[in-house]
Amino acid sequence: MVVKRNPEQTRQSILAAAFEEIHRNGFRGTSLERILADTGLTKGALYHHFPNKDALGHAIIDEVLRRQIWARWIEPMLQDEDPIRGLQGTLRELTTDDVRLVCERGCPLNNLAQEMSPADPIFREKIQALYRLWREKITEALARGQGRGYVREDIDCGDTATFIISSLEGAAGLAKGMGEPAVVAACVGGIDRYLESLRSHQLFPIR
Amino acid sequence: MVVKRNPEQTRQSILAAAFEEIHRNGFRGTSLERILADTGLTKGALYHHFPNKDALGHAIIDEVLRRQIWARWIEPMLQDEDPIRGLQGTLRELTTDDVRLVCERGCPLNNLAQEMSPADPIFREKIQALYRLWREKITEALARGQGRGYVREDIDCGDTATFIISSLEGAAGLAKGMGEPAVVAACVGGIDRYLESLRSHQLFPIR
DNA sequence: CTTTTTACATACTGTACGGTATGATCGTAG
DNA sequence: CTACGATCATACCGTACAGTATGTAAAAAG
Repeated sequence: MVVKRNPEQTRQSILAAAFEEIHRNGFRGTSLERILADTGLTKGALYHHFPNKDALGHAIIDEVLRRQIWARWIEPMLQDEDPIRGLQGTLRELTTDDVRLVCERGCPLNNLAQEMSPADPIFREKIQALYRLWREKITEALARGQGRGYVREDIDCGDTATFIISSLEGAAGLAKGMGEPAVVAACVGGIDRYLESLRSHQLFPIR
Repeated sequence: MVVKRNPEQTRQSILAAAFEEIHRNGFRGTSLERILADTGLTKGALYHHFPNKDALGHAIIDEVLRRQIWARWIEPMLQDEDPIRGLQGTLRELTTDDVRLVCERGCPLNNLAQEMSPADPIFREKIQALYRLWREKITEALARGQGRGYVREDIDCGDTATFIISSLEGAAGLAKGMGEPAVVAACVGGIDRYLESLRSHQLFPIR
């Protein structure tokens, strides 16, 4: 059987396997050999696509994590006319779909941030950039929500966005730390009520 | 100069140095040699007091972290007749005293939880026990606060305690992840308003 | 004082793992 | 078809670091 070569697919499979292993065991807790065993590749392939282990981690942030955050948290919020409802929608998924996943592995971005942010400046830079992107999008969405009459006018959108992300990461982190699925429920409930408190109380949104 | 031997003090100095290094570089990122260099001791001393590196980490949770959580978060809350005011008091310290420390190193318990909880069952067990203790004390304090008329009657004290801890850890984690002192301010503001929303609205507390 | 145990210091070992050197095969340009 | 760079595989290297073996001085026991 002659295996067709597909460099880009090879690269993606390495990224996917590395993401999985790192999500499970952390960056330092994951050996390159383990990643390669998952993909069926060898070191030659890995070091052809990535100069070293750190660069692989950097690529995971820039590509895998950025996509995930965007698809899961930003896109639905942008789709919905009411940003609060958009966020609550994604929030609800956490309590139904992947409670166990969160309890066992936590949030991959939070994991990497806590582990690698103080250790390597490039990691820190890329993680901060991703957090800033996330916060910026929530901030903008909240501001638009204010204009549309969905969100209270007396809140600072930037600070609110910061606190929302902080609460989400805190929930994922504590769920992972305590290992109890009930933690997810309690925290999601708290966040949901907080989001609800951001609503403008006009009965009918403008336009 | 004849150095008087003091085994317990030696043990404590190892624990203190290990806590510092681990708080800075994480558990796996900290080498035993580094800890010993800080203390001026050698491996003989370390392996006399602790069977291995893991056991040292376990002792840090049981002794150092437990004491810190108790002194910083539980004790002031118990001292105050109004648990909400007690929590807010400690919260205020974060924004004044050690903002930079939090931004650079995060919460030591959260750090250890995210890094070691999935890796080692004993770590996970001890971390969970500490979180449960913390949550239990907040839960009890809130319940007493309800009886005294300080805390709203319509909240679930356990879920509320869980969300409080989650928010605190989330704030520390995001501050570390983003590296911005402003994150602490924004999150503390959010938590403070959340705590305020837990207040009973009777004008005069019972008794 | 003698003996034993405690509390360390010093020197060494084993290994896991990130990284490299080299070679083979595929795809593609000319 | 030929040549050459791209895409991998295989075998090996260096080292950081947890852990061990052994020795020694200080307390404690007797």
